[in-house]
Amino acid sequence: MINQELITYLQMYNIQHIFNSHMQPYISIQHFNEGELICKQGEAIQHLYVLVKGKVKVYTMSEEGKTLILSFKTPLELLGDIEFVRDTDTVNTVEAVSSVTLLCVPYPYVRKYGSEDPLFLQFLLKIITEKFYVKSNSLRFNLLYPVEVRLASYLLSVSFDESHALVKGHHSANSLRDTANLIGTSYRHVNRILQHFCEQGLVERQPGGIVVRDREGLQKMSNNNIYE
Amino acid sequence: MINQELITYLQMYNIQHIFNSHMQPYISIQHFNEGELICKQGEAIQHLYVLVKGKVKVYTMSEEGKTLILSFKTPLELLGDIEFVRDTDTVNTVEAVSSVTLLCVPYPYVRKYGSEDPLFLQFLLKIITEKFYVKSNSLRFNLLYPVEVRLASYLLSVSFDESHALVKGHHSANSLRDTANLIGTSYRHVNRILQHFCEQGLVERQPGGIVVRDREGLQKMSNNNIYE
DNA sequence: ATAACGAAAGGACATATGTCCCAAAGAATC
DNA sequence: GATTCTTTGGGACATATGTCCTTTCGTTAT
Repeated sequence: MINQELITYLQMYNIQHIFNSHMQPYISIQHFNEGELICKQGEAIQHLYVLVKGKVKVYTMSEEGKTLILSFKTPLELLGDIEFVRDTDTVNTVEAVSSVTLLCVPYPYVRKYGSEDPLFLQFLLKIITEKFYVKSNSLRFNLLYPVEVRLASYLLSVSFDESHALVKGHHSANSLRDTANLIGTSYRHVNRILQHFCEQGLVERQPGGIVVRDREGLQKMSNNNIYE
Repeated sequence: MINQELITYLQMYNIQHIFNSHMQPYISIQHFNEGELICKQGEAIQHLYVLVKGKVKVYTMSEEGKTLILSFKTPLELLGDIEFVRDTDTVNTVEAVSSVTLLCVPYPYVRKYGSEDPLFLQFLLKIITEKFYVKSNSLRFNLLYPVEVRLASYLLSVSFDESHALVKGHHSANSLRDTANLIGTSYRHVNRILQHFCEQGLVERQPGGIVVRDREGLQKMSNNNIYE
């Protein structure tokens, strides 16, 4: 008998037929708290994850140790799909930004029951193709716009709802130093831009973090948010 | 009866079983000359192309009119795969860099005979996933390295064989002005960097274009070539 | 050949960003 | 509470890159 919660999620996103009846008995549900790592670059990965609730942050690390934010993801999204197809270790690190719920399917069962299933393959194709498209835009965005715009964009992404308009300092990945790495610039420069933002009344420094004061203004500065 | 040339190509890349026997009668062969456009951003596209010979350049154009090089591609590669899956107009412009041969399958037949074929879908998945991976690296590369490195990389890519070590000026897309757009910088800056390259004896200016003098040196400067 | 023109290279300066370091503000230790 | 240590913001300067304009040079028209 399959878990009722699972059925609810499958129906919610209308993916009962994608994860076919053979696969469903092997799907488990996992929860992660804000700040927890769901998978870590370079480590082996054994499961295909389906993000059904919450928000995650995807980032990568270069040889020199610089980190670079790649995207924020919300449902419906797959994690570990690229690794599944390429049969490699985890390419990027994925961290929960809020409380997160994932459906979790071990690769062997994905392979066994999915590899020959056109519906499932088409689903993978759709998702990965969309990822490719988003990354194309991201590439363009990053090469075309200055840090100012990217930072505004980032601030909006992490202050994901009204009650979280504070970029907290105690998060491993939310300290300003990490923020800098994440948007591909230096800590110094982030400070500089934040100073400008403060002068313009867009944000405000507070002990423990940054408070977004003028959401509209930030939005305007980052016309289209790349990280979403 | 299927064209012998087609059979040769299918066997060369061992893709007879991917483009199954139902699809094969509808595959045609197309040739493009250096400089010709294979597809153009924003226009409708009707065919899935398989690059089996030659080299193409993929680039995109932003709203402001800036062009940005995305990649160079050599066989075996697909064109129009993303558009096929997303069912959209052409996303990027593709231009032949050398004499190019493509296999060409109309979308309706791809859809009819491919959408239910796990082998074909797996092939698409592999290719698109690889594209995604390459683009991920490209993003990282572009954000991490200065124009100098990208230009070196570009020069190596366009001087694709010994006899073409000259970046010709008469190519629509090879003038220095276009080169600048393609690597995401200004014409002025390309000139500046080229000046440095000249001083270092890496390249030499000649009426009509740039000659690569020290291929090794350029290679060293662009550790790993993103455009290949 | 000369004048007019347009493309290509480069000078001068502005802006964006990186690096290094220091000072102020907390936090920890004694 | 004084001292030390660590974190954080910011100053000063270097480098990368963009913008604008001038100079140079080859081409075309006369």
